[in-house]
Amino acid sequence: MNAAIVLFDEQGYEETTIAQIAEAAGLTKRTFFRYFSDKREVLFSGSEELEHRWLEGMAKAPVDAAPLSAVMAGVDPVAEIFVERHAFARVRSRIIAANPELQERELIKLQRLAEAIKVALRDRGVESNQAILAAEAGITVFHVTFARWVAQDDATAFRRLTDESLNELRSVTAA
Amino acid sequence: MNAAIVLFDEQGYEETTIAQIAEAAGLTKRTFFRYFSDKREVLFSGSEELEHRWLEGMAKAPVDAAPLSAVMAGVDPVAEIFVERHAFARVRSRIIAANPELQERELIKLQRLAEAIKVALRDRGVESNQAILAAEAGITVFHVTFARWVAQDDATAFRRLTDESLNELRSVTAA
DNA sequence: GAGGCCAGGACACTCAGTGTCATCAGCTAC
DNA sequence: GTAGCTGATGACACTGAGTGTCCTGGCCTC
Repeated sequence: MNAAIVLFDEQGYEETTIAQIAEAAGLTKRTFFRYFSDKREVLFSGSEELEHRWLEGMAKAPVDAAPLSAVMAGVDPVAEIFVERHAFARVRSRIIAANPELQERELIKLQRLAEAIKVALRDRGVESNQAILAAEAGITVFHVTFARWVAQDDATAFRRLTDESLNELRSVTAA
Repeated sequence: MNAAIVLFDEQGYEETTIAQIAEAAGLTKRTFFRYFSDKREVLFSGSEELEHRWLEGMAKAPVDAAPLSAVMAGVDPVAEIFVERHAFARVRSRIIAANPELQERELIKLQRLAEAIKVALRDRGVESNQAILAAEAGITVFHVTFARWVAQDDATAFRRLTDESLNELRSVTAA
């Protein structure tokens, strides 16, 4: 994974072959594919942890919390680990921003997260239609926040930026 | 495009090769790639029309419309053409639902639409942060609505389902 | 009818991704 | 300590997506 990111950053994602990554890591191409299902996946191995932490955070929300509040409780444990990964996130974001196929992968990871959140909401007793929309709204806030967080310099700002984005979403959707 | 959809439906997306599609259409593989940039794109050629209609609908919204209202005005011309495409949309959705790489493409098309909507909002004088969130909220409603529309039988229900989803989003985000 | 233009064919090539078998290190058992 | 098992990696061949390049033939214009 480290070998891949260095190469992507230096010479570009498209221009880097799996054979190069494997060689840099002292492995064969075949072994690369035993760890990552495809070339894009090497940049998204953190997504299981993200989902795990999000659901963990949601579990701590009070049982009577409103659906969207329960969803947003997932951000806390996530924002925590993001603090020390700001520099890394910026490099990674730059690589992704330059490649549509990586953006696709990022979007589907967010979508899968939204689906997991929806299930967690249903398990809390939230009705299905409501659950989808609360989950999607939370992911929208997260997505927008993430973009703002990598675009600025304060590594610790994630939590604050989340609240700002959430408030903006609330004011924009207020009838 | 017709040849491709028939083959995808009959034997599966993964199992269908470009050579087969090209042969069924009386062309060569090389010519396929002169019309479609990749294999997934053959299912998404309608996205320019979607974007075009959406922006057209937004242009008709009153200048003093709230951002999200302006966004949702884009649905009208879209819902119109959807009526006669319900059967097609169902086949297409079934194919997409079975293939993660097609879901990725669908998500990035929605994202591009959201970006175009954001630009249109900015052009209407909406502030940038507000514009992103209104655009993303509108796309969330559209995405959820589309899924509901293909899951039921009334081809003309799109407009109504949109309003229901929008109301649900509003109630879920109300503080 | 000579010249120019352009859509499509022919063909070779790269690279992502997969199936399959061989190898080798480490562990367990007796 | 050796026989046998297991799991990780290498070797290698193969398929299919996608691209570069050159060629051909139809059509349009003067």
